[in-house]
Amino acid sequence: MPLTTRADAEKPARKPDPERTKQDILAVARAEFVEHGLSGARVDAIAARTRTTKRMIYYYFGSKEGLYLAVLEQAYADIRAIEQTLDLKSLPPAQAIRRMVEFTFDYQESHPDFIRLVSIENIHHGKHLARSDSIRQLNEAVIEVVTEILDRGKREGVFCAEVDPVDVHMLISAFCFFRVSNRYTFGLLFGRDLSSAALRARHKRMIADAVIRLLAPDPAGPEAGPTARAPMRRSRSAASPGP
Amino acid sequence: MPLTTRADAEKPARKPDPERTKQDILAVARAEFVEHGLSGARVDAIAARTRTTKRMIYYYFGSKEGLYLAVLEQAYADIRAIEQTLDLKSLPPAQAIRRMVEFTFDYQESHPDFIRLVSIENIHHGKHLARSDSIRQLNEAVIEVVTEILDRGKREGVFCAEVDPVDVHMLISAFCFFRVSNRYTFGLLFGRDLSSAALRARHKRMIADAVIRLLAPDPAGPEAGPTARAPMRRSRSAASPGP
DNA sequence: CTGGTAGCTAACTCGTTCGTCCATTAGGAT
DNA sequence: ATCCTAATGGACGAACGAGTTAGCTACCAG
Repeated sequence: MPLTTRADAEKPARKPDPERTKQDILAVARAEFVEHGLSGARVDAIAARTRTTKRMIYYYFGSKEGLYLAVLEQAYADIRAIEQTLDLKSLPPAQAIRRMVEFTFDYQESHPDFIRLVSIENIHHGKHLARSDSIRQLNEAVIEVVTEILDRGKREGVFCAEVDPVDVHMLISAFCFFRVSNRYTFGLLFGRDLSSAALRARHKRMIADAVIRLLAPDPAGPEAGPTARAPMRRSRSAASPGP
Repeated sequence: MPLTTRADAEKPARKPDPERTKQDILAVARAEFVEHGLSGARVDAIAARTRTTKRMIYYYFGSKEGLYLAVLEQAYADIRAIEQTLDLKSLPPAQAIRRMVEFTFDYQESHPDFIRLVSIENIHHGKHLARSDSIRQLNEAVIEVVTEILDRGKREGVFCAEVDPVDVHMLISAFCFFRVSNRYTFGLLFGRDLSSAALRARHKRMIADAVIRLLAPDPAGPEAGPTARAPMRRSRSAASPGP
């Protein structure tokens, strides 16, 4: 029967290959979850695009949620693997920060699947992530890097001492993440194509500038000039209006 | 017939009241969609929590997606209504920006439902928003406000001239949005309670500071000191290195 | 060569879920 | 009054979708 062309491979894919099967399922499942969300994804649809059957999904992953969790964990594992490749300790603080921002920006930009999975997980209140023990150390790595750069900057007097590393990471992540996660609604509402190369470059510069300027030590008031901003300088200076 | 207590109200709720019915359905539906997403929401569950029946949902909204769209449109309409109440033209530019950031921050913070609906809509590629004609003018209002403040700041020499209003709005929105949309995963991964009052206040200050500092005119290089960042200053300001 | 087990397939079940059918009530116009 | 239409209710159906049951295939140990 020439239809099935059984002889085209020595071992006509009939050989049991659990790892390959699992990875195959995971890849297809990720695409499906990313496309339709957790509730919107259909196990049958996943199975159909796999070279195996639905039964195998339950054989290896137990349930739809188990499969989803596996996809999520793999996505987080991937990010950790790549994030380690950056050497920032040899750069002067401001440049290191800029480099880090640019790396984050580029990574998020080129991994929309990851962004969408995180969005989906937040829709579900992060309850799967909460139950996963395999995730929860990679973040420490990022924060350590930021902390090191910030400390160095403070020692050298080029950064101010008041900013928290996690907050800085959040400022960076928020912008990069938002650009991808909200590209549809934001693009529609403001008539902009967020995937255009020009905008991408401009935004990357902007967020890097913003972070670096935020970290810079208050140079006797950067814009304190004629704007009467004196009493609200930065941080809680203007606050405590109390008794 | 005391069972139905017809007389307890002049118009004993038996009167056809389409507007009330619609609003009732919308309120319940919003809660359900926000909680479970578009695909995860169940029409029967919505109907059950309404004082009417599933039939009415289809009578007024045609389909599950029609109902979802109505919810989305109402959410956007609400935001527009509130956003107009802010008078920023009377404040000096830097203060106006700060006020705007703080307003955005507080609004997003206190309207997590809206944030979630937007997230959900982005999961679905913004296709419902794209088909809606009732949404798409409110954004202009926000941008006009930003533009006005920026222009004023430039004229007074307290803002630099290189930043795009939409980009500024995006920087602000991104941070405020992210804080709410990603509170679960971010909170988990970094062990922080993003709903704590202390963090909220600090973050609000930070994003306002970041925006104001970004807008400030380059004060002969804020952090240009020993960091050898000269050639990448900001944007193309130091630029025009070409012929 | 034989038996055991991990990897695998196809067909099936049963609860769920979107959407609809038909009948009914209420209010306003004639 | 009476007829017409908007508003409503409850039950029904057809399809779908997660998970399962029963059994088959291929490698490997003895």
